[in-house]
Amino acid sequence: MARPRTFDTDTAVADAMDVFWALGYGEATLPDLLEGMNLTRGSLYKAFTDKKTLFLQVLERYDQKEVAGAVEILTTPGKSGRCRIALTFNDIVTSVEGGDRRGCLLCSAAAGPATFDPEIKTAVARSMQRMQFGFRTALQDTDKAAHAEDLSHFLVHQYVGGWIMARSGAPLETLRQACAAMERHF
Amino acid sequence: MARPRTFDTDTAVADAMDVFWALGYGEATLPDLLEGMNLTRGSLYKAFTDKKTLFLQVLERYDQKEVAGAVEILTTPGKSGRCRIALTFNDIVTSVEGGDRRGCLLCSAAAGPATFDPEIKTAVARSMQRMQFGFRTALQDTDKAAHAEDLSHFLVHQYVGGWIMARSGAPLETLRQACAAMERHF
DNA sequence: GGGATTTGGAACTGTTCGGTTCCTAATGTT
DNA sequence: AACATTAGGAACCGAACAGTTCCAAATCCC
Repeated sequence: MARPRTFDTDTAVADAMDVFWALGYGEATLPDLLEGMNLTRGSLYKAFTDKKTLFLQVLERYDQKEVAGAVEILTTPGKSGRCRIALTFNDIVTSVEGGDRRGCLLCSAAAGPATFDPEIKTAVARSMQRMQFGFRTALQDTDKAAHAEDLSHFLVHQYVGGWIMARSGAPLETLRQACAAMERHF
Repeated sequence: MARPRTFDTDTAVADAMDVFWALGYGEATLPDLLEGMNLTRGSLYKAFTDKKTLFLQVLERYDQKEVAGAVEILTTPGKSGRCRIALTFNDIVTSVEGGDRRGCLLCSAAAGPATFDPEIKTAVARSMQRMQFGFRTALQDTDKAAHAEDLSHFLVHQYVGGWIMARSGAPLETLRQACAAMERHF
């Protein structure tokens, strides 16, 4: 005995993810979100409480879609561990080649709102740990298996740095060289 | 025949650097800056035009002080190239050990305002190139001299990722492991 | 000492922000 | 048909924001 929602919550969160991904958390204003989500103020606040709660749901979705996809590639046997790691880093180069300079929402959140908001910090840390798990699993299928733990943290740093540099406008060629060095030395 | 300035411009820029370093560019408000610099609105705008111009001067100072210091360590012979590189990455660990979670102003600027402001992007790119030059010079004193160019870009990514993770609150132990892996494999 | 300029401070502008509160129309459920 | 709830707006609030202007007091240089 109640009127149901006319918009799909999942679609709305997906739209919000696009806005946050393109603009960043702090730079995305409420009008930006309302336009991107095709919602009115009242509907957004009724459904998502506030901007930060919405962003936490966006981070959750990013974890389920993008992070989970990367982790699956890293953890699925068949290809060598080295190959799976190389594929993951190639995502940086290929996205920039395709004109996409948005970078990685998770990495941008780590550099931005995670620095001053505890809840966002926790959510970011959780996804980062999943990335680290993926790298560690892949490393166990290499000749460096003995150092999988240390090296996985090292690769997380490399991953974050690569996406930040991609978003900051670094030349495609330097991104390529960084990833090439990665593949050559592992 | 004019009243001279009572504050030192260089000191004021140094104070502004502290504020931007702690809070980030977007999060630092004008009242934050006025308090940290011990200036009034009128004085700040007369001397520095606006917030962004002030930040560009801060980036210039950061380049002359912090970046130049890191580059000097990387380029000064005496120690091995590997040792100089390790020293540079150890700065991340030691600063966090000392309770400093501010990270690197340059890396935070790359992840933040450089993504939407062309002038800041240019300034950040310039300092990043100096870091890359430092890494390349150090690499020429190693057994990897043949790949110094590729590897220098790779090390810049590693450096940026490390500082971003440090600022985002990553556990000290994971930072240590990442740097240990760096030293072990180069 | 007199003219020029900076200082510290206050006041103000116009905008944007997050957030709230209405109201009416729409629409499923019982 | 009656009811409960949401949708879709609009209007509004208080706060903070960057930026500007004005002024009297202070102060240095000539």
